[in-house]
Amino acid sequence: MINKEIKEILDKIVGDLYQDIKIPDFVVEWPKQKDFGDYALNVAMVLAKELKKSPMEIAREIMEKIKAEKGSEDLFKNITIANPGFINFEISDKYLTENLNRILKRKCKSGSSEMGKGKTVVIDYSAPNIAKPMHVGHLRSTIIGQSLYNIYSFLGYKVIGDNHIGDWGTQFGKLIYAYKNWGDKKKISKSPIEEMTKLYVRFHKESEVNENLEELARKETKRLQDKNAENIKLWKFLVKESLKDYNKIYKTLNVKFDLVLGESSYDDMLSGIVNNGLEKKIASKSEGAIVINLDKYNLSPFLIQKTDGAFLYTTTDIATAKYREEKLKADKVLYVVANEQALHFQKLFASSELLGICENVEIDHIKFGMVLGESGKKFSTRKGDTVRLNDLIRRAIEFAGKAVEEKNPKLSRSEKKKIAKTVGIGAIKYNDLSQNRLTDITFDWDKMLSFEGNSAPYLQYTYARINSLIGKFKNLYKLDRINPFEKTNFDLLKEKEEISLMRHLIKFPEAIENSARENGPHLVALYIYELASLYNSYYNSVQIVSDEKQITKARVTLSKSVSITIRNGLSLLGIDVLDRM
RNA sequence: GUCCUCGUAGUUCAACGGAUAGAACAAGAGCCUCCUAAGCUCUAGAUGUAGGUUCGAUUCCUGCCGAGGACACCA
Repeated sequence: MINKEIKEILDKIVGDLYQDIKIPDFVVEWPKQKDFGDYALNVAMVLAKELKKSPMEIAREIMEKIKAEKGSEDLFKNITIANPGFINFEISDKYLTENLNRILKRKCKSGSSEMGKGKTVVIDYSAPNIAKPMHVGHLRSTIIGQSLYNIYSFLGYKVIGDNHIGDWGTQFGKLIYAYKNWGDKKKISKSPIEEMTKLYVRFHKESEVNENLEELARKETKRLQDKNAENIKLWKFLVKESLKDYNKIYKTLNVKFDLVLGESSYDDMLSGIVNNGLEKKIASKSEGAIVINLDKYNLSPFLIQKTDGAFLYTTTDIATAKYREEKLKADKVLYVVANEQALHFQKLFASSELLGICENVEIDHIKFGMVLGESGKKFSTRKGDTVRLNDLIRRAIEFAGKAVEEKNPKLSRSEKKKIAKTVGIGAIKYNDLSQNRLTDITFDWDKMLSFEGNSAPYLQYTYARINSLIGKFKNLYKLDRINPFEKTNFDLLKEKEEISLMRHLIKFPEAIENSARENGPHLVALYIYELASLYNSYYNSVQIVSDEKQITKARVTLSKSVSITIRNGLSLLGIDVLDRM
């Protein structure tokens, strides 16, 4: 990547130039204003104090030195200095056109790297609770997780996607109790989650008048954890049926997992975890329960075993961390879980550290804000005021269907259907992935279903436009059988919009890497949006397909490399492109 | 009460401690006899508040104000 090449050169030059002092960290950054160049360097200002010289003077020294460096002309077209001490670089035309060739050659792989080769990252995402419908809140974890999965894979990591489903715990006691009393097997098989939700809601309603219910449910939970045959059988049934429903959603959203290791998978490890903690004197008894004291971290204790002997999700999470370290050989574990659980993860990570689990593993809570109801308050499953994921998806596809009907009524029915699905789902995903703010999102139908401006359909539309241009070009010059992009003379690209596009294209690999570093898919989204935006301006101001063959060819080929980049970027977000829309 | 996250145009969001704080939507003015108008061009509009650190703060630290969330036997 070019920013790294620049940094390397600079490290050397600055090191040679100022041998007497310790060089502080400095960065090669993207200037805010494009007029300043492609890359900017702040080193002169950082050094100014130490060297007791003016930043501009230092910048000048460094600039001269870079210009004198051999090979620098291949890389830079222009190097300038600007107040208060920036050194700005403009990348050479040679590099820009070489990059176009690289994109065309690498196609689907353009932008990928081997950065993470040999490293394993486990990503924990989605993790719905069995028997509860997935609502808009689950969407964030699911698609952010999937996108990080794609991004890390693209960077050469071995990625293991794990759906840590909530298939163990007290909600099963309630559900089992409800099922035994009011359940109907057939109904459940027919629409699993819906029926289970009804049971769950009924349980809560009745427990308001009947105080014993909670206690009875606790007993069912305990019986399940003690491996009572009837309860185990029931539990397996409920889990299996729930997964049927979830898998439909995953399929629609094109979300995949390598493992679906729910909480129950770690059951055998739990007593070992607690005993080990007690032996190491890290865990201790407190008010009849067993806790890990976290005073050292200024945190309240981590409760890992209840007074009645039952384990909790805290215990399971410790076991899971251990499993991921020992069995999955993770170098990095990412928990894509809502911000609400921040405290839990703080305590989990602290406890793991005390227990010597994941000592050499980078563990990170990838938190995100909640999706709030239109009232601005938290959605409540119990009150049933959430927006179900299913409904959201259905409405988005319907809405997109109407848009296609309006804009392109002549297409075949099946193509319209496909477009509606791709656009609708793309819009939902992009709406979420294009923002990484930890702020809570207030759910808004209009925004979710916006197909204009900074949205997935905008990007898909740009892709479709380019595709259409390529068709037109091939048609006009009868290029059916040959590769229309070979041996293109890029020197013909002289328009300022063309140069801007080329300058932007070199930064794609960096955008992906930044995105992984920040665990923020929105950086990829932002990048491709800017690219598409530049392209649409270009499209509007320059005639791309014309009767001058060589220029047309150069322009179409440039367009092609833009479309490859948009496609690859969208694919990292888990969004598909369309040839026509 | 303690802790976590967040306060940026009317709204939804951007901005590794850098240069003139960017977009989109909404508002207003234009652009289809011309490659897909799901598009393009132009106009107007913002860093909650008071300090501190720094050559430089939307960004880091502290206080205050405001929003949301989590706090021991649920997950």
